[in-house]
Amino acid sequence: MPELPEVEVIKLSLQRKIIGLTIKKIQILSPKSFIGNPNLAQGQKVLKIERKAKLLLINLDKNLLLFHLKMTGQLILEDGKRFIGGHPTEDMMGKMPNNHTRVIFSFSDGSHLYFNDQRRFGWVKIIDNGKLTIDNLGPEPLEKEFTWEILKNNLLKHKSMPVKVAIMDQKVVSGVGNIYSNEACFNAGIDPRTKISNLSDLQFKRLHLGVLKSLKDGIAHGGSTRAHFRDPEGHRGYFLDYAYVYGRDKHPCKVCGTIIKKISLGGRGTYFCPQCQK
DNA sequence: GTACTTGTTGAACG
DNA sequence: TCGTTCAACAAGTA
Repeated sequence: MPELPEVEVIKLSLQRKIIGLTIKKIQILSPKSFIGNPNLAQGQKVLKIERKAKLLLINLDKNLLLFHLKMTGQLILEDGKRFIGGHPTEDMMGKMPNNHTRVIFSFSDGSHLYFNDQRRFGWVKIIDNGKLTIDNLGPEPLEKEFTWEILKNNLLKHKSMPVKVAIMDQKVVSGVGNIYSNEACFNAGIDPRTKISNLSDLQFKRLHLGVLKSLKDGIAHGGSTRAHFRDPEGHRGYFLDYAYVYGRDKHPCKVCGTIIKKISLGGRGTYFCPQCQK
C-alpha cells in the first residue's frame, strides 16, 4: 500500500506531467470516493502539487484537490503511452478505466488521471483554497524541522506506550505508518515493545536516524518499483523485497539470521528480530 | 464463517 | 482534560 515514500514518488512524477494543465472534466464512477462538488474544478489550472504526510495536494486556481490513497489507492496518469502510478498491480497494464477506477480527471491536452481504489478506503476531496486546516500533524520527517530532540520531545507525551505504537502517532511525526515504524525500530536496534520512558538519548538518536533511513530506503525502492511496474511478478513483493522485518515473520533476519518474530502491539502487526533489537 | 490487513476518526474508558 | 485503548470503516485474502 502507498505510504509516505510512495506518495512522494507519485508527487514528483505528477509535478513533471500535469502542472499548467487545465481540468476539463471530472467523472465520478464511485460516489463514495469523491467528497465535494466536482464541477468546481472545471476549467481550473493545476498550479502546484504538494505532499503532507500521506496526503497529496493538487492546488488549482481557486480550489484544492486532496487525495488519500489509504491501502489500495492508485493514481495513474495516461498521456497516450505511459502510465504513472502507485501501488502497482497487473491491472495497471491493462486498459483504463478498469473496474477499480473510481474517479477520472480529464485534462485539456487529452491526458487522463485515473484514481483507482480496489477497496474504496481512499478518497478525493475538493475544498476552497486556504481552507485546509491540518492541526493534528507533527513534523514532516523529510524536512529539517525533524530533529532527534523534536522526536524525543514528542515521544515523551506517550511515556507508557511501546515505542513502535508511539511513533505511529501522527502528531509525533507525520506520515509514518505500520510498515515504516516496524522498519524504523529495526534500523534503530530497539525492541518495539520498549516503553518510551525507558529510552536513552542514544536510543532516541538512533530512532531518529532509523525513521529517516526507512523512509529514504522506501523512496529509493518506490522509485525503482515504479520503473518495473510492468513486470507482473513485481506487484506483490515490492515492499517485502527490501523490508528487514515487515511481513517477514518466521524468516531469518537479514543481518544475523535469527528468526523474525511477529506479535501484536496497539492492534497492529509488529515484527522484530529478537537478536538485533534489544 | 473466522481472522486479519490498512490509516484515520471518534467513542469510551479511568 | 488527558492518555490510552478499541471499534468502525470497505473489501479483500488465507
